[in-house]
Amino acid sequence: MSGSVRRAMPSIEIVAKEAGVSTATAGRALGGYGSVSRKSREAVQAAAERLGYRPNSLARSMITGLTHTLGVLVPDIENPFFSRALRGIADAAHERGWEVLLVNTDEDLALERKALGVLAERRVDGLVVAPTDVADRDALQAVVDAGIPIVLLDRRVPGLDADTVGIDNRAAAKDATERLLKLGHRSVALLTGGDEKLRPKLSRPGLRGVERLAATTVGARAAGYRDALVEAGVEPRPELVSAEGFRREDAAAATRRLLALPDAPTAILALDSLLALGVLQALRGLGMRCPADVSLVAFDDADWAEAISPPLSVVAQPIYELGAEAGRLLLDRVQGSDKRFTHRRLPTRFIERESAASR
Amino acid sequence: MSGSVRRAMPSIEIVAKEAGVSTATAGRALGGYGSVSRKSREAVQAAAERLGYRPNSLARSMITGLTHTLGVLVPDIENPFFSRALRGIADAAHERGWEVLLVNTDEDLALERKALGVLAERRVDGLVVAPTDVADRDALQAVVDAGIPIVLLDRRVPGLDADTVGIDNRAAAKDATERLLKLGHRSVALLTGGDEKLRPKLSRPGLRGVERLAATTVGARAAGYRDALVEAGVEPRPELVSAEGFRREDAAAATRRLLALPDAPTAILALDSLLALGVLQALRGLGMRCPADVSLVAFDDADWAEAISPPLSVVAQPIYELGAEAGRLLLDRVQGSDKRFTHRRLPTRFIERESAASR
DNA sequence: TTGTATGCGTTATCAG
DNA sequence: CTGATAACGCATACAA
Repeated sequence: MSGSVRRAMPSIEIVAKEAGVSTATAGRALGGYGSVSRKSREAVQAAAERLGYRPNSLARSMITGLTHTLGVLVPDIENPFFSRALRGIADAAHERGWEVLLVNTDEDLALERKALGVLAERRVDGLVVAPTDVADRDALQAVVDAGIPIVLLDRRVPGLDADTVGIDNRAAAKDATERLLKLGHRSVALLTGGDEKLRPKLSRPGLRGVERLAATTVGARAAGYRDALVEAGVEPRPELVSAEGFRREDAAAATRRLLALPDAPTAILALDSLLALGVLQALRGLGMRCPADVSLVAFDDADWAEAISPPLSVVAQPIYELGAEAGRLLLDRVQGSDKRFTHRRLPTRFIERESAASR
Repeated sequence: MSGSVRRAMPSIEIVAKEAGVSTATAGRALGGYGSVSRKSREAVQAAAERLGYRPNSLARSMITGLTHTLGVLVPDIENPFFSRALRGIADAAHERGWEVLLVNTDEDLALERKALGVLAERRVDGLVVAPTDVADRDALQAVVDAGIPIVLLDRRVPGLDADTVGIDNRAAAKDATERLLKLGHRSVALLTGGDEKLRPKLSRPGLRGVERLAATTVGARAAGYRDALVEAGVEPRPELVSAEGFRREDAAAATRRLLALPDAPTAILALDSLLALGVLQALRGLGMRCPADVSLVAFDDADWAEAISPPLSVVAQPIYELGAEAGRLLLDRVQGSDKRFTHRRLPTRFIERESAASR
């Protein structure tokens, strides 16, 4: 016999009664506010213990106006980038006594809008969002106007009253491209993973106008890619820029198409690690070797990057820190900071391994 | 000028006043319960729209006794197994109008206990837990006794009143081991990833007694591994069973140790994909080739498994389905099901690729 | 130090 | 169909 089974949770009123004091005193004894005599406190604590009392945080939130909950909106929790960033956010939150309400938006604008509404109804104290599309500005701004601060992760939304955390995508892509150029490659392909909407914008002669896309991650990286080429006196060729989807199979197909081109690329820059996997898979299928036949550099230092043959050279983002910083920034706002909105760019690190070689 | 900026969220009382009706009527008009005249409804809806009204779900939960929130406790959200399972849980939840409150327990028992308390205080309607340790039975049972149903994911806790979802670890490990044996391997190592606590239990002559560990994932798989060996007439050698940590470096170190053994293993069964990465990395460092020198089979079909050279043969778990099923089972309980507790075992699939070859 | 009373924003009950 | 009013469980101002 290990204690009786309680079905319903006792309220503070029950505890108070059991301890022979008023609810106010019980509240003070348990909540640690106000002042209580030692005798009362002990009686209350004993009663609470006996009854298995747990304060109802809903009731508390109604009074205090704080739910101690952060909403997190990400496009795809399975993506290692976001699961690692989420970890950073969650750690930062827990450290200061907050919990995380997670919603997967699946890159779906309608779902994202609905989620924003739901999280607002739940009165989350703040929101970390990796928005699906810049087009969601109004829905996001509405949440901010309702008094819920937002921190944008990885992606920016021009004109939104929010802090943002990310990397300097343009500079990072430029740096990676320059390294490939320095290795003697003249025909460098860019695997963006973007979708159809992006394709026309990436196909202008000489990639003119990409800088106007710089608000998006893909756009900024494409701009950096072009910057490097132009500075090196290499004419950017739109047919070497692929935007055929972000799945591994998409990347494999894109790779096959690229390598079948006249004057085919001798190096590929992939904008994330899943795309790099597609490239590797296509190369295997084609019987080509990396880096002997094609050099490869990818964004994000996946856990497998160092273990495969050849080990992959990558542009490593401080993903965990990105998330943690977003969480901290948000909690600062929640706790009343009214500093100007900041746009934190964390440094990236190029990790040279063996997948990119000179030709 | 795009509408005025509201700082505080209006309550239903404000909306009612604006629409010229009572709060009760406003509530009915917005909540869709009871009956309201068309005229009132339209007036209320217009007012709500104008004021940007959002119902306060906290207040609603206080009344209805439902938070429409599922708590999810996982040891490590960065682990692809859990991030994919989480996706399944979240999808199942959203489908039925629930949200997910996520907590990372970091394989820390104290943290897990604390999280259980916090989630109980938040009055989550139910909990999906991948418990860190079987030892947490009492804390889990206390939550169940408080009226919050629990579904266990991936791991079991004997004696706990909860549904469980997972695979048949013993059978899956036995099958994988048998395949290695059929390829002619006689010296097969098992990389468990377990920690020090496990080591003594795995080092008895002939692996006797492992079946008593079968409640844990590692224990069950070790038992399956032994089953296969014994049935094939191969004496299990404890020194071929490693439990030196679940990080990649741990696996790499373990691999080096194993391969330095007299009568070294010619095949390795790794209990998750991160461990497999460690094996691969160690082999590269040793200048050994897979599968020519050492065959490798791992649990979990990581996204890179098919893309690397050689493509990895794996025991694939239906991870997403595991999560989704856990979510559905839990929601059934939340919505009043009082069927007997079920222990759902989903089928695994062996995917033969090229990392395991005959010798 | 303690107790009483009020309010947070809903839903639910019950007259009218 | 509508409105007043009582919960829900807690925190807090105020009085004792």
